Order: sequence, then structure tokens, then C-alpha cells
Amino acid sequence: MSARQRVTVEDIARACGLSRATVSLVLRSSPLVHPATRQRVEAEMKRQGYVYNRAAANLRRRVSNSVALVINDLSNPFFAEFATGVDEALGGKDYVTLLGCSNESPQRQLQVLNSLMEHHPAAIILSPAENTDARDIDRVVGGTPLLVFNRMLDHDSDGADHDFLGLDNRGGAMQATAHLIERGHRDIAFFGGHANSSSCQERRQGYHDALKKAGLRARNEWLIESAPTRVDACARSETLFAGKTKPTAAVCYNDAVALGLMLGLAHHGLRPGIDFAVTGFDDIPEAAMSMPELTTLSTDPRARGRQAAQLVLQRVEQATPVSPANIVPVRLVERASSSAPA
Amino acid sequence: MSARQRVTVEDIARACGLSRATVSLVLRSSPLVHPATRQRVEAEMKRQGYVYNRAAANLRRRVSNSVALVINDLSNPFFAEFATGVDEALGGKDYVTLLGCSNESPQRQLQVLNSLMEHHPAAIILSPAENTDARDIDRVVGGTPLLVFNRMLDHDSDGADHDFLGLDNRGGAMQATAHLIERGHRDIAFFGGHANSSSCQERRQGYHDALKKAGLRARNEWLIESAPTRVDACARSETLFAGKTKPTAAVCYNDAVALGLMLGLAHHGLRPGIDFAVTGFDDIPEAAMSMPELTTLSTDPRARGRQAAQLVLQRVEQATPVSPANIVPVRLVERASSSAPA
DNA sequence: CTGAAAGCGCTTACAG
DNA sequence: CTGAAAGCGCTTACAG
Repeated sequence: MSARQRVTVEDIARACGLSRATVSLVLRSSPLVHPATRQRVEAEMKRQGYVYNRAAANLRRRVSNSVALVINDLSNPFFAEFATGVDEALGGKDYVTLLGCSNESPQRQLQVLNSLMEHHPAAIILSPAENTDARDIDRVVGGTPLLVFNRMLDHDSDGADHDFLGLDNRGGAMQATAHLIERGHRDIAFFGGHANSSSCQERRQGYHDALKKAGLRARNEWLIESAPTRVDACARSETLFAGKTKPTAAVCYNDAVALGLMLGLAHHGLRPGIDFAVTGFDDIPEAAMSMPELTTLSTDPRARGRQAAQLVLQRVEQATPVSPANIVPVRLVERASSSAPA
Repeated sequence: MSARQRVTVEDIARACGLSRATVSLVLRSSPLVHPATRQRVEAEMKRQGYVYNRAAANLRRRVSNSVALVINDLSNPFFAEFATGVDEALGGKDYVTLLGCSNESPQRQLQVLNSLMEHHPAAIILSPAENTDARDIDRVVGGTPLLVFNRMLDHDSDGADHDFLGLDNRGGAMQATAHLIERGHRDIAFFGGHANSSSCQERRQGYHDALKKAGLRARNEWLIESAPTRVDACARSETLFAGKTKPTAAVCYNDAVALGLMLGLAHHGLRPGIDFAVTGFDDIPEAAMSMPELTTLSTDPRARGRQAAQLVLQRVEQATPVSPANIVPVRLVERASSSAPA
């Protein structure tokens, strides 16, 4: 068992007849050490099964090689992909990922952040829970570099002292809406999402922009909220046709909602892509595998994860100034679900 | 900026006119400290914005409050749910999750483990990449408690010195197959998965068990491999009907494969659940939302994650002996996809 | 209840 | 190229 003492630099030094300092230099592959000495030391480390204690090293050097990653909902493939990208990029730079899940609870999010802060991460990447208050976050994060992903925080002062990485929600929704208009639709709904979330507001804005540009307007009964999930979207799909004027197409908040809506349409005897046009947002893997395949906006969450990690490490290592608004463009991917005629 | 020195126990002690030891006792809420003193100390910590340095504390105490979680594929909802469960249970016990993704690469997995080991985690939870060799893992893991999830390792000696948590793959596949037999099917395929993975072997075994019990047997042409993904399953679905005797039903390796197969069937003009019966494995959220809904085996990956965390912490905190085979039963969830007549 | 001293495993100047 | 000493921020005995 690990009852026997852990092997330390001291043990290696003694076995080789050297001082700890020399072994330490070997560990950090300093050019000051004679190659022969290095070899002896490395052989001895292997022999004794030495494993570096980076926490101790970090303590002395007053640095950190961890980054805290706090995710609102890991069971959502969009965020799971994002997390994968973050971990990949951090690992490539010899950083380690401290994971925390908030499960969309602001309280739990604060707990998680507090716990992770005790490990003094070099930086924090936060994909915030809904209704997260910027002031709470700033308080616990202190001076640690912070990058917020995807959603803006409530009550965030303009001169926010953190990085932000988000999608071009407005532009994306505008593309999707314009695409439906081009195909002849005039009665277009915006379906799903929580109207108080920043991403939903931005997407609705893009939808309105496109309508306005075409001389159209949205009826209130076509602005329908739902949880951003398949299940809830499916359950609420009938609401679309509750008003007097029935829409012929819907721009959906995201792919999960769009897939749920398509299912709901089928339950009502409407064939998505034939009787009713639908667009999504995110391009999750399922979008290309649904029936019909889903027209959507490609966001490449794994690449976003890598990008987030890069931004935040750049900030840590070069103390660059914050870039409060990195807005990533999104691209329309045209598939069968939007091919229904008006 | 954080250019100013970090606040330490020393600072708090000096400000309160106490020694570091006393402040340390407050931090660990020792009953030895006078309540009034405690109050003063806590107020001062808040005032100065003190944040505990757990790495330093752990170093001195020779303990760890981190657990390494290494996942083969986080973009698979099954593992994402598992990770969520692990993090939830660890967080509840004041442990922190060190995340690493191997992306199904055994080499990357070793790199990731090596990097995480330098943080001396209290334990390791590993959902191994395919073709992981137990000897490689044992070498890097050393004496740290290890729990392997879901897949057994290659070349694992019987008296493995690690915990294992897995699903009852054999029993589950047996249930699914028996269910199809009960519905009158006699020509049943086993579709998808890599035949060299332990979980696929076990599931195929259960399939054979059920056939044998009913006096049936599998044709070789009905044993079809695929990557365990929707895309590949869809691509290979025609293989099912390439032989002389066409099956009327298929037990699928997992839900992703089953959903891909259903899509492939539709492309061939076969209506799943009406013209052909299909079962899955896992009960991912999509299973209840597909058309038709998917009959499958419920595994509750988030609960498995909590269970894995519990097992491993129990091992850490109470030095319990390893339990090499925790096999979790799975439950058949009957839905429309398996209702096609023979 | 509180203080002075030592130490966790490493690295950092500073001499040589 | 190598060694002796100090210190990162905390906790642990041991006195008082």
C-alpha cells in the first residue's frame, strides 16, 4: 500500500549522492546539469517510482497550472463538446482542468466556484447558469482571470473586468429567418428558449431584424417560450397553432427545441420539412441525423472550447487586457427541415 | 491586479494579534477556539478577502481532496451524464474533480493520467478508452485507488487491484432478446458495437443465451459490427439484409446504434416498430423522444456516476478492500420500436 | 484556549 | 555544474 513514505526529491538526491537542488534542476530539464548526472538522476527516479508533486512546486513558485471550468449543464451535448475542447487545449499546454457543474443552479454555482477557488486556479472558464448575477461571481472570483462563455451575466457593468466569448446569436437568427423568407414564408414564429436569457433575447432580435428588413412583422402569439430542451419544446408545440393566424415556419431557439418541435408537429400530423418549415441553432450531431435533417446554424462548440482555453491562457501568461466581446460568427447549414413551401 | 501579495493566515493572525496556529484552528472550525476569538478572526478574513489555500494545507497534512476523472468520450451523453454524477457526489463530499478526456486514444489517456497523477489525487475514476492495457494503467496509477467504469481492461489479471463498476450487459441483452422472442421473432440480429470490446462481447453473450434458451440460434451474417455511433450504424444498416435469411428484428449494441439503425431502415423504406423491431441499450434521453420511441435498457448513467464516486471515496476514507465486480442490473423499458410483429 | 518551532515537497537566489 | 539556506502557506505536536 501507500503506507510506505512517498518518494521525494530528497530520496533521489541521497541515492545519487547529490543535493536536492540538482535533482530539482533535472526535473525542470535545466541545461545547467551535466548530461551524465541527468541520466543517473532519471534512472534513479524511474527505479524508485518517483512522481513529481506539482502542488508543492506550484506552492513554492507561486504559480498555478490548473484552470477551473464551471459548466451549467454537461448533459447538454453542446456544453459537453465545449468542455472537451477546453480540456483538450488546456492539456496541450500542461494545464489541468478542475471541473465543476452547476446544473443551472446559481447557488450551486457559487458553492462550486468557492470550492474551486481554494485551489487557486490560474484562471476560470464559466459557462454560467441562468440568472447568474455578475456581482456574485465577481465577489468570489476576486482577481483571478475569468472568461464567461455563451451567456452574458445579469447586472454586468459595461466595463466588465472579464473576457467574454459568445456566438453571434443575432446574426445567426437573422440568417435563419432570412432563409425562410427567401423560401416564401411570411408567417414565421420564433419558438422556444427563456425570454429572459441573453442568448434568447439576441436571437429574437435577429429574427425581428430580418422580418423588418423584409417588411414583415412578428405577431405576439408567434413568440413562444419553452425550456431549451426537447421534451418541453415537444410539449408546447401545439401553442404555435393556438392563435388566429397560423405560422408556416418557425425559427427555433436551438436544435434541441427544433427537434422537439418536429416531434410535436408529427404528433399533430404535420410533416416537418413538407408541411411546416423549421430551423435550429447549434448544429449538434443529431441535427444531421434527424428525419428530416435539420437546417441549423453551425457553432462548433468543441472549437469554441479550444478558443476559450486559448483566450484565457493568453490572458494568464501575457497579462493581456480583457477583450469583453469575442463574438464568433455562425454559419447556416441548409438541410431538408426548412424546405417546406410557404 | 493580483500584484499585491496574497492574503495569508499570517496576515490575519497579525491583524488580530494572534498566532497562526489559532487562525488555523478557526479555519478548521476547531472547538478549542473561543467563540469571540472565532468571530474576530472570521470578520478579519472577510475584511481582507482571505481565501484558503487548500493545496498548502493538503501538502502539510499529506492528504488530497481531488479525484481524477478520466473519460473516454465526453461528447457521448452517456458519459457526460456519468461525469455529472461523479462531480455531483464528489462536490457533496468536499472533493474536487480533476477532469481529463482521452477521446478513445490509449496514448492520450496515459498522458492525461500522468499529468493528473502529479496532482496526487486521492483516487482515480477511469472510463477507459478502447483497447486500454491494464498493465499500462497500473504502472502510472501506482498505489492510488482506482475505479474502472463500464469496460474491463485488456490483459487484466484476475486479482485486479482496482474496483470495477459496470452494467449487467449480459443480463440486459438477454432481456431485450427474450422480449423480441416473446413477441414472436425468430430471426433476430445483433447489431453494432466493436466485437473486441468487453461490453459488446458481454451483450452478444446475453443475446446468444436468450436465443439458446428458446431453441434458436444466430446466423453469422446477423452479427454485425459498427462503431458505437449513430452515423456509422446508419451507414451499415443495409448489411443487415445482405444475407439470404433476412432478420425481422435487431438487438442493438446501444441507443446511438439503434437510433442510427432506425434512420437507416427509414431510408430503405422500412418503418421501425412496424416493419422491423429494434431495441437499444442505455436509455439516453433521446430514446424516449425518437420516432418511434425506442425500447431499451435503462442504466441511469448519472446514478452510476454518483455510485462510482461513493465507491471510490469509501475506499479512500475507510481503506476498504477492492470490490472487483460491482455489476449494476439494468431494466427493460418497453416502447414502440419493438412492437413490430415477426 | 494560545504560542513557538518544525515540517509537508518543492524551488529560488546566492555562493562556490 | 553543485550545495546550503530560506521560504511558499499551511498544520501538527508540544508547551504553557
